[in-house]
Amino acid sequence: MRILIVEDNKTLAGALKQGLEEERFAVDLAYDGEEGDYKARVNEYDVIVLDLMLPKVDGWTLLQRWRERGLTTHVLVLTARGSTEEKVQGLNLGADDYLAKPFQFEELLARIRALIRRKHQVKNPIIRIYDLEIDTAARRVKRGGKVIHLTPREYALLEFLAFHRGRVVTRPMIWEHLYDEEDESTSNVVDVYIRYLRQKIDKGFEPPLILTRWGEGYMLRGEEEAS
Amino acid sequence: MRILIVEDNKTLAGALKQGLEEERFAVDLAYDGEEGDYKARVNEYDVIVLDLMLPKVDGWTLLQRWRERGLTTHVLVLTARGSTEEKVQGLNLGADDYLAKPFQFEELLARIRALIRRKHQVKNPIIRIYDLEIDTAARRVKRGGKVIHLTPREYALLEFLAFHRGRVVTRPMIWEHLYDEEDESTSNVVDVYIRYLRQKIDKGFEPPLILTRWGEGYMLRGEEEAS
DNA sequence: GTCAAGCCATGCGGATTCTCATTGTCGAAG
DNA sequence: CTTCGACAATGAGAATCCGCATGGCTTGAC
Repeated sequence: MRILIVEDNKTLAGALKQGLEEERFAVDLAYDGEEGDYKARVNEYDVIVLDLMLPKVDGWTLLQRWRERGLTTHVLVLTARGSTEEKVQGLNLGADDYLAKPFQFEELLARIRALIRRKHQVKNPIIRIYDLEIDTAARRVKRGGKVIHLTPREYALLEFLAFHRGRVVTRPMIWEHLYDEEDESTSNVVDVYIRYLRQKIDKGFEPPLILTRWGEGYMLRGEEEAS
Repeated sequence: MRILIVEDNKTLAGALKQGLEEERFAVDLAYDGEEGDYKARVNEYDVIVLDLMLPKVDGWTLLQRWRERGLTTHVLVLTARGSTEEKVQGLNLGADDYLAKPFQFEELLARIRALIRRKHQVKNPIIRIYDLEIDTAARRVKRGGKVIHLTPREYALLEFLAFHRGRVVTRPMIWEHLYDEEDESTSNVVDVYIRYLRQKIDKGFEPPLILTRWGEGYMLRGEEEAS
């Protein structure tokens, strides 16, 4: 999942980036409105965290621009003051959620995850596919009732596939959502992680859930697929 | 827009109902968990406002039940205390938004509107032509109910024809769509792929769907075509 | 150090794509 | 109706691409 943080306080921004990266989000930073606008236009994010008080172009303007342009990415607004007026205005301008500073990192994390679930229209935090069970809240995975340990990267990949179950996801799509802009590679990491996932999730089970679409990408088995 | 408020404090519930009705919402009330569960099951709401502290069945349980049952209605959670933990838990259980008491009515209104604004229309990604079925999301093709495996090129060609069904597409059109480069090609790849497609899609079926327009190009059968 | 996670480079084999020569078909002119 | 040139369909093999597996290197946590 890829996140953009638009925040001029570099200390805070850096801390958030680090915290989120430990949770295996791919995080890009923008330190002012212009930069934020640019990055939001160029890349596709799952969530944008937006501070309202910004140099050059403020958050309200940014948000308004984005919505006018038809950007539908979920935006979580941060603001220093906690006045109801600001909240109301933010929500009416098209913010999807609101968080007052100071806040606990845990809460930001929970809200970001809630927005991501909302984006993918996953209402129930538990996704079931055949006998596979993904608890997106606890980040725990079971198959056939047995808990399977996944590394953060593996989990991130599986979750991404799960959010798109029944649809083909291309390697570039996966790449874009698992890695931030600094990474640029021609490697086959994605293939490698698919392999890791298969070993843990599909090996010894029927039917296989991770399907290869030759020349296109991968797909998590939907309702009724012929392999 | 129809809203359900599950809240045991009758004074507060009544005030909210009145306020929301002035804003032209249709509002139902439930004073305990059982009633709330019943109403949520029987009626279809656009938004449910859910207090966590409830008689009989508490809000968490309710929310969890709903999500397990596959209810996708947006839920806004109210809670008396503002502890981060409660917020986090609520959001992780599948709440779409959260509001701590006490709150300003204006803010509740803004959040309800924000939730309602999020109406994603899921457009049907499946194209049907006679007994041919193209699932553009899964990139899967069936004819007569049976899955047909197509290579990426074959699929791309079929999809292109399908998007122009009933209209003639020329070879140059196909060429430009399938290949980036401006090769002044003298090859007949397009013809070859038409052949591959016919073998997989038309062979053994009636009527043939891929038609040749002599001297012009090809066409996917529309509603009523003479071959 | 030790261990696990993350990442990269390489090679193989099968799937796919493309080329090309040949055969088949259309349709207008005579 | 026949003929002829242009266009379309076919078949097979060569060239290319792609997924997968594997082993090893790097990094960071403890």
